[in-house]
Amino acid sequence: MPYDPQRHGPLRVVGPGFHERVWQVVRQVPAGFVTTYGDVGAALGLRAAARHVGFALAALPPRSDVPWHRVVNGRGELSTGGAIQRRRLAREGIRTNERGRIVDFRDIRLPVDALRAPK
DNA sequence: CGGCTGACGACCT
DNA sequence: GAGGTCGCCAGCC
Repeated sequence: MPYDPQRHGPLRVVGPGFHERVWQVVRQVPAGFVTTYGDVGAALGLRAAARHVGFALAALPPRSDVPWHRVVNGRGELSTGGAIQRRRLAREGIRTNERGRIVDFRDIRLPVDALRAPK
């Protein structure tokens, strides 16, 4: 199906291969830990493009092996992922409170140094 | 060209 | 900690 902004929303790309590089970084996040859009962007040398990281994950095909649910915003809150993201995190022992905030976020946040840019 | 938008973030009250 | 503001950047109209 051809790209249709009406159905798929605006297309977000920060250079060729941006989506793939984002996915490659997110694949490095182990179960039981979470990272942030900003940290993923930083790992790619694009700290100012944190928002685009979100769009790259939104563009993931269904049933991909990329653990997109382990990416949250800098305050430890789930975004649009909602119920699905919450369930997948719970399956890994990560709890969220009634306001969509990850419990003990500071403790399970993966150090940004642990993420390396894909070659 | 100009305004608007957004799976974000740094600051300031 | 909870809001509000502003900066960010590419894509769309």
